Amino acid sequence: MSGIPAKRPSLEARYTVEGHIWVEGAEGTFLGVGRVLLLEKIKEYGSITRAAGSLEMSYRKAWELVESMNRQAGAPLVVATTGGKGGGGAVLTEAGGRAIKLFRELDAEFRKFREKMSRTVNNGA
Amino acid sequence: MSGIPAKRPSLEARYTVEGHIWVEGAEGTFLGVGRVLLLEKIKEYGSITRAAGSLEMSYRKAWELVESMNRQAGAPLVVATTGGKGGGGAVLTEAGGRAIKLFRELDAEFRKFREKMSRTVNNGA
DNA sequence: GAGCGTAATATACTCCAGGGAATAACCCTT
DNA sequence: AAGGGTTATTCCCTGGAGTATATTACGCTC
Repeated sequence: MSGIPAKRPSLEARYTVEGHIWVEGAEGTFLGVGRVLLLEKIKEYGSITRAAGSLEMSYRKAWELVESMNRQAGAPLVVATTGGKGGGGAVLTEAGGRAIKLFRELDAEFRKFREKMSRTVNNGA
Repeated sequence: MSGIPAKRPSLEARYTVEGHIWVEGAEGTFLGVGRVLLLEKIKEYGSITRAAGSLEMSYRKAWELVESMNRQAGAPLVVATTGGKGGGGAVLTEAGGRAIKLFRELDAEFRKFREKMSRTVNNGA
């Protein structure tokens, strides 16, 4: 009869706890799901243009995100070269690789946290 | 030298882990910070209009949020009456009070989680 | 040095979520 | 029965975030 059950068998999970986390640096968001996905695609393609395309993101947006990350990290996560062989490109630095790993681990912990909280909600606090 | 330090003294916290959580029900978001704040204001003022005003939110938006919460909860969290003394009003039900308490507890846990993760990030995973 | 594909940057445009405004319904008070 | 303040609902419209478009710069290849 009650909207938020005090105690229930939890045969079915009525509610789930969802959420987002991100890492903030000096100028706001530093790492988030979108940014890390972009880093992964840059690593895969070696090009900001193609990475953006694969994520259905405008080049402009992708470039802004890369700039923001590079500014806030102690060392660049992505190094882009203009002109030259193939017209240029972008490579993920070692720091970039560590940034991906860090965020993925963080996100995995967050997932566990949410699952735990979801159980709490459905079983009644 | 590295953007994401592997190990650092953490004399200053360079990064903080931020985030949002919410409770999802059948039709998407059920409880979030904004919604719970609205519930608290409705309890305080006994009026959707004044609650919305105090949050600088349009009545339309507030009403939609209340509708959404009432639909998704087993029992209404807010009961509104039209016409009558004072033109009407809205009261928070007992289930509504429990919803506030539930989310506040959830959010407190989340805060602890973020603080822990922030320490992890700044000290190096 | 012409051509290529990319990075970098500025400008113009589109689209739609959100809010404002307007209206109706409601029912107690006087 | 008129008034008042609230809930409930529809319609219209704007702001601005994001995208598309356009332009320039770059440097290796051939």
